Amino acid sequence: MKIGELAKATGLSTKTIRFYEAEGLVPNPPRTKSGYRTYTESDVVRLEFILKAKRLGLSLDEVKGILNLHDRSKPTCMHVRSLLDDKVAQIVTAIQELLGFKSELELLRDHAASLVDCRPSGGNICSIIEDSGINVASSRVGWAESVSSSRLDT
Amino acid sequence: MKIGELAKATGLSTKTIRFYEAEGLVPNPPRTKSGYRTYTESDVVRLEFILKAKRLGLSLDEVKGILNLHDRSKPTCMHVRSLLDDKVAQIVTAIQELLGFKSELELLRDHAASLVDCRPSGGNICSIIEDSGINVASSRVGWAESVSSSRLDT
DNA sequence: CTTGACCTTCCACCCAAATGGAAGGTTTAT
DNA sequence: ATAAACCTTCCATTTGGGTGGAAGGTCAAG
Repeated sequence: MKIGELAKATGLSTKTIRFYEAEGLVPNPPRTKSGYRTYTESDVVRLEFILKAKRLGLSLDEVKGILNLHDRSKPTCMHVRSLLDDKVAQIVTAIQELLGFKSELELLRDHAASLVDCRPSGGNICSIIEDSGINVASSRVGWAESVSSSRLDT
Repeated sequence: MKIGELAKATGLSTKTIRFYEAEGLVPNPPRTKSGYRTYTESDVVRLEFILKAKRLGLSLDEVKGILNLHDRSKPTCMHVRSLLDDKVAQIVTAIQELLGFKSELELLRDHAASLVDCRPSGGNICSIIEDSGINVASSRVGWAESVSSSRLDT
C-alpha cells in the first residue's frame, strides 16, 4: 500500500501521515526502490488507533507513550487507565473552574445591567471591568488555559 | 516613569509591555531625548485594566477592541456587556461538552477496570481504546478545543 | 573612569498539530 | 511519448501570547 492509499483508508492526509512518522508515532515504513513508502494493514490499524486515542482527548505525546509501551511488548492497559483517570480528573477540575468563573461573569454582567449610566463613575476605562473586584495579582490568565494543557509528563 | 518601573508597578515584564505596545494595546509613550519610554500613572491604570480583562477571559484582541472604543470616547459598556454575555454562553457550551465527554471517558474507564486480563482479546494495541466505540470519523480532536478558541470576530 | 544596571531595536523561538508550497523524481494510462 | 497523478524532501506558516538573546546606547554611583 502506498501512502495515498493509506491516507484514503484512514481519512488522514499524506502530509499528516508523514508528520506522524517524523514524530515517531508510526515506524519508518519499508520503501520501494524508487523511495516510495509501503504500508500494510497493520499501519491502518495503528493510525486508526491513533485517531481513536486522539478523539479521547489524548495528545500525540500521550499516544506515542502508549504505542512505545506496546511496541516494546509491555502491557499498556494500566498506563491507559491512569491516563484516562487523569483526563477525567482534569475535566472535573475544568468544569469546576468554569462553573465558578461563570458565576463570576454573571455577577459582573448583572451589575453591568443595573448601571443606569454607562459612563464610568470613578473607573477610568470601563467600570464594569474595573469595579469587578477581580484581583489583578491572580495568576489566572483566562479560563481557557485551565482547561487546555494536557501533558502528564510521563 | 521608565519602563522598568512600570513593569514593577504592574507585575509585567518590560518585554511584555513593549509587546503590548507593538500590539496596539498601549499607546506609543513619549520618549526621553535618549529614547527611553516614559510613562505616567494612567499607563499603570491601563495595564491593570488589561490584566483584569484578561483575567475575565478576554483575549488581547477583545481587550484591544474595548480600549479602542474607549480611546475614541465611545461608550464601551454595551460592547463589554455583550462580550461578557458571549463568554458566559461559551462557558455553558464548554461545560456541557465536558460533561458529555466526561461520562464517555468514565464509561470507558469502568469498562477497562472490569477487564480481567489486560492483554487485548481482539484489539491489536489496546482494547480499552479499540473497543471504545469511538467513532474515528468524528471530527472532534480532543475536548480541550471545544473550550478554547475564544474569538468573537466583532 | 569604569562598572553594572538599565535601556534601545530587531530577530528568532516556544507550545501543538499540522498545512502549504516549491522543486524535482516516478509510475501509469492513453 | 507525454500528461496526469502520484511520490520525495525540505522549508515556511499558522494561532496566541509572549520569551530569549545579541549588539549596542545611557546613566548614576563610587
